[in-house]
Amino acid sequence: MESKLAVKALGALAQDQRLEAFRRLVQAGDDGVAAGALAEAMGVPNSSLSFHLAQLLHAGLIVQQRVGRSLIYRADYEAMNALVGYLMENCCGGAACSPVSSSIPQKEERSAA
Amino acid sequence: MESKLAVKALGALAQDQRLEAFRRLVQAGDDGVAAGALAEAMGVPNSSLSFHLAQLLHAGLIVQQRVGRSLIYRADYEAMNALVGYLMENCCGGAACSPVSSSIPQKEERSAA
DNA sequence: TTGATATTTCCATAACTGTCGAATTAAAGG
DNA sequence: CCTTTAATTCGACAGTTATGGAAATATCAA
Repeated sequence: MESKLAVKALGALAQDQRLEAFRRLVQAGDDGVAAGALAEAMGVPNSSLSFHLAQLLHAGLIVQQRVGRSLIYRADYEAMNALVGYLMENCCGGAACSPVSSSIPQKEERSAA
Repeated sequence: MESKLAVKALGALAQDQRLEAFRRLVQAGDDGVAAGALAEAMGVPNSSLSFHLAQLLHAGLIVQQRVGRSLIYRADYEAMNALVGYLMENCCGGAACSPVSSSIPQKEERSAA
């Protein structure tokens, strides 16, 4: 990932509602969520959410698929990987940050990716 | 890290000059870089860079230390770890992203963190 | 104290971003 | 073709962010 794209992706995530929307899409997994359902779940007007989803889409962090009348949105894990990878490579001192301490379960088996 | 802070950190990095400034600070390591030197290296007016550094500072991604007449800025690796950790926990499907594919050396031994 | 150096703060202005109702487009089904 | 449903685009406005010169602040050294 090159820095122009990283800036775009960071900017796309740098907003309350967009970060929340993205998180919900991540949690929803491969099923994705329809725009309207997401708007309702978040308590945001359709037009507002549509605006935000367009930015995430344009930044390549989510993908869109029409299913009948609905537009299903899904998180693009590859893109997120690329962003995290970029940050680790360029913004964490080259080799890697010290091992992430957080609550990520460091299991052997990884639950269905 | 909680989402309000994550949004602030993401926003701080979501701009060309700030991302570049932060990258340079990361590369400079513990020595840090003086504001003026950074401005000159980047070819940006002092007042403009000062504005951007203030945002990175406010987001907690860098720290400031006065040394004589100069203000030395340094990247705060802890904060960056926290941000990357947040993204991995919340925005990569819970367990973790699939192994980062990029050019990070996936060696057994990790080079001096 | 005076002068020089390093940086920030102030200010005005330009540019971009966020909000959300209303109008529009797209698809499905009588 | 007409209606209903799902979503986006448009448009206007408010709010925020970026830019950079000029003025102010802080430090050092004589």
